Amino acid sequence: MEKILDLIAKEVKAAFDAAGYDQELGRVTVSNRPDLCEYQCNGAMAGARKYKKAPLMIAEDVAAQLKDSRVFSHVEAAAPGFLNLKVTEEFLAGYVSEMGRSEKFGISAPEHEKTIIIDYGGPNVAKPLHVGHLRSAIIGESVKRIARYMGHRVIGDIHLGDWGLQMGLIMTELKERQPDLVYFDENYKGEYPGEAPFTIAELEEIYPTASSRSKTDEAYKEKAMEATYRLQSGVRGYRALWQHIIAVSVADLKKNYERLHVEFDLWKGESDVHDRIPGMVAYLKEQGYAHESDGALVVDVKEETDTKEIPPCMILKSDGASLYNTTDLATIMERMEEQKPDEIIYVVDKRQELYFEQVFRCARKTKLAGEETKLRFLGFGTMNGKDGRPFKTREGGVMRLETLIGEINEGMYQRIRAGENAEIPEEEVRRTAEQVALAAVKYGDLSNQASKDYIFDVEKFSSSEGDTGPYILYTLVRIKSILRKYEQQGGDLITVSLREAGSISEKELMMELAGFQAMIESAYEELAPHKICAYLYNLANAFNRVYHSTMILTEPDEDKKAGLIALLVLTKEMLETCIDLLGFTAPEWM
RNA sequence: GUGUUCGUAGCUCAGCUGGAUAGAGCAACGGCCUUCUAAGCCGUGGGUCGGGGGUUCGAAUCCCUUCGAGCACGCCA
Repeated sequence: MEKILDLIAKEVKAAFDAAGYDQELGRVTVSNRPDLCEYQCNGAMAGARKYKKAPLMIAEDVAAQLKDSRVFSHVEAAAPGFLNLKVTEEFLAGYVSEMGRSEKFGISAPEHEKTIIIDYGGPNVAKPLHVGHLRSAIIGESVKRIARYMGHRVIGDIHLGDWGLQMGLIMTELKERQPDLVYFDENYKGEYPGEAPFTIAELEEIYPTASSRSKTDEAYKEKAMEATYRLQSGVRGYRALWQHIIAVSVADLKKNYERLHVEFDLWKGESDVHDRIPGMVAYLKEQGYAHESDGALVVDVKEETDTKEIPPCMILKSDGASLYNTTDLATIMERMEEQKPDEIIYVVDKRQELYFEQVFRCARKTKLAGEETKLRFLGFGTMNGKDGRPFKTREGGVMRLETLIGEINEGMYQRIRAGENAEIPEEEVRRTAEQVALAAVKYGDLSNQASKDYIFDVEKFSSSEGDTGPYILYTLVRIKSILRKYEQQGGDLITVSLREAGSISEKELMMELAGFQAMIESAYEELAPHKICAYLYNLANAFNRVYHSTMILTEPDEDKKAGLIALLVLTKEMLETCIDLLGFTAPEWM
């Protein structure tokens, strides 16, 4: 289905053409002066110079051509050369009801289905998830859903940090505590136990302990590096132990991400490309891409046009060890072989921008990634507390994600309990509280541009006043409630059909609905979930205005009532689709 | 130092490839529940778009400059 703006523009372009002007001037936008018109065209002013004619005259010429158009109910040339347009109720209702009948509101499948990989720059195993991981998960999940909705094949890869020094640290600390574990017995030849010798809680305590000790205890750090080396070179016991750590961590991560409605298709990690590194390094050397610099192996990625210094991309450290760059490049190589992606999107902290610029350039230059593969950096800003400083616990420590979500859920639960819902079963109240809390958190995050820092203000996000998740859900709940009652009265939601708008607020709601396609396309192209939030907010506002000015269930004219119900059905579907794209759902009541 | 992002109402933020009186929300103030969930709706006040130049018929938007803030700048990830 064509976008409504394109349909309108088609009319206007034809009018420009008929009046003897370049039809390209006939572009149309949603009006920024709703008091004057619904849509507008500014082409007359752009064409004034070319035709050496007053813009107002051009606008008038075009307006004259549009006089008999069936699309417009009002066409007016306004000084200095605006073309103000209003569409007919018939045209709008026709467009919106076709949207309602169409799959995905009329969005057609892309000409080419892309394969897109989303790399969440994953968390490190054995470390608890903290608030820093929240944005990557929330934004990545939304971008994934948006791209899928647009008809692409999207693969989300959590991409765990599972191979570095932190693994050696854990093993070293474990050995100190339980030296008799079979994993450390080099002569042991049998099967290793299936059960891990630690729990997730222990792991989460072991890592920080080991990490801080390594900073002061040199010998301890040596041991950890040795252990890391042993793991990477394939010592059986270390590998077995490592697998336990991964398994225990992943089980816990899955549980946490599940609560956030975040899913990954791949649970790959840095370790997965370990075996590819030697080959890749050899390739880079043989092709002459890599050279030695200060003992390290690097690839130059400077370009003539650079206005700044771009440091070379380091492949191997001077001690021969690999680093983050190495695994990232090897991962690109692996993905080119396994998925042949058209696009790889890295959803990571924006502070890593320069680093990824280096990696991208290196991948291109060395042909690890072909020209046809787009490498995109989706950097997100820091989540700050109300003081504008990075979000911390009251004690000043790093806030665990589990704790944060738990607190917000509890707050929302108390709020619902305080309402007049005494007869609702406990379990359902809990479930509703979780839904609303998740909406609060996700909407609060996603309604800001990803690249900007933002202030995480639970009270503000949880409020249902203003531009918040709960407000959107409340709107949806109201619609659902009306539709339920309509059905109870014997109405049928399937057979109702949309009618022409009977009031200004209805027309505005329809116009909002009609703008869906343009919005979703730009949200997809720009990787901008906040555009969906803005749209949702406008849509919810538009509906609430209808709600307050129109009695629906008591409408005596059955046809009119059915038309309104059809409008509500469509609005509900649209709201639900959009919140799904953001990664949350609505309850039946709240 | 170099680069980069940003500076819009008291606070938190929108403003698409330049267009008509710069928009929301919160906070403040005033209205609206015998009617579909008042977690709602309507209204009022509040801004030299950091400053200064320039391009343009027209600039919050593009260019230059200046002030201020954040961030990043080869052996961390």
